Amino acid sequence: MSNPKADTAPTNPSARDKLLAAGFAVIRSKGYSGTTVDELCAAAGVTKGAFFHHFKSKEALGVAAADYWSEFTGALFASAPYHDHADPLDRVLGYIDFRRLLLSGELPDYTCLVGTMVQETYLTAPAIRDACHASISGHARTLAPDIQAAMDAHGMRDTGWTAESLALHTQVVLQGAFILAKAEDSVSVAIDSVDHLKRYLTLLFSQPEEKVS
Amino acid sequence: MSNPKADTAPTNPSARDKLLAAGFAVIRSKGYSGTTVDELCAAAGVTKGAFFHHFKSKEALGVAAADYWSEFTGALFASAPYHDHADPLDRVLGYIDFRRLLLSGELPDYTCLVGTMVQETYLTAPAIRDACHASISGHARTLAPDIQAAMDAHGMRDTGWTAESLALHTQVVLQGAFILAKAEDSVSVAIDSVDHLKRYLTLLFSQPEEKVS
DNA sequence: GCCAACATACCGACTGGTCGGTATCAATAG
DNA sequence: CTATTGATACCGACCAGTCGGTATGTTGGC
Repeated sequence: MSNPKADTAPTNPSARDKLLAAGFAVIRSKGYSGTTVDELCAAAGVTKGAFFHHFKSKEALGVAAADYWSEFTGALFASAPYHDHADPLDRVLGYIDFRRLLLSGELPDYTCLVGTMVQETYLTAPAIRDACHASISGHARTLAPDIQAAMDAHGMRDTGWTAESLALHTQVVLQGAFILAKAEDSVSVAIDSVDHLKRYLTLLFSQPEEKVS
Repeated sequence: MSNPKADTAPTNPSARDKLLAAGFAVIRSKGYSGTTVDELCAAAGVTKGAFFHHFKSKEALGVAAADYWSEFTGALFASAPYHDHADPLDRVLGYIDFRRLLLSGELPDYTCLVGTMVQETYLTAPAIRDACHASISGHARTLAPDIQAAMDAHGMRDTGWTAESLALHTQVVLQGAFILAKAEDSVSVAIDSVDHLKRYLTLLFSQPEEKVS
């Protein structure tokens, strides 16, 4: 109900969107279970009545937030500059550089909403887990073609791994980097790991013949 | 208080230990915030009075569980067979193999308690975050000497990365692998990522430059 | 007796969720 | 032009149940 089509938000710029934006901030700070509906309402500056007018339950907001996260990040990465490189490997490495660039500000600003949510809800709220899964795997799927093209360009066959698995591995490193960053309360460990990831990709694609910077 | 020395459990095999064991299982399934004290008591088969006799608060149990996790995993990895290799690189790769071997059973069986907890508590419960940080960084610290020895054996200097950062990177990959596994409800993505990690280490230490062995 | 180790009953604050109501706008009829 | 209808957006008091935590036992070893 409520919103027949979950578009980017043409009709009303108000309560529903404010709640989703508040969801991004609050859930990334305190987790899904640690976030209360009242808190969400307070952060969004709306009342509880407005909340349950737009979302039939707290879990429904979790799903909607994950979906909105997919849209949001989808637009962000679609418009990122790394797609402009002619060489597919440069596009892949450019993606890593872009992810590294995004690691700034406070922890709740650069950590991943769906990675945070799925940790707590994978068993208790399958609907949220599915939405988080769709977000992560959908994002990874945008990387796979460039990786595959790079593999083809380097004549790589029978590698023992697939473009899809490497795309997922980049997400694994990023998600893990967020966890270590939270534990250390510092972004530096995340940056180091992204550097290790880039080094891995560089080594992978440096055939015996060719050289790599 | 309560337990002056948190030994492996010689004095009382009862309520406190049962609660910690229940904490492992329940928190890994539902997260820290999603776990209630009543649930913990039910899972441990003790009453609420017993809970608050041994832990002054739910947060105190979180800290104790993280500390106990450090002990538990410390003993597990200390007695693992990968230390027996003569070559330091073999010990490091053996560690990766061992981690891969541990990826079996259901998700709550092989995922990391402290990685799960720190996601939700890094801002709201600093004491838990610190305990989780100590657990992760302490574990990484057990790997660093072998990595450093392997670097020395291969005559690696000015690599642009340190043994410590690579040790932390292994933890990043594992933590991230758990998140993706939860999202996909499958262990295979975690296994693939651990394989990528091993491939990275293998490539790193097979530089064509110098060989000292 | 005494104290640690539990058990039972209970509390107040808070939780997700409900419900009757209001404000606003568009369409339609008279 | 007004009146009516109906749909949507939002308000905020309220509810029943749950939460972490406490107060008061009871038991058993030393």
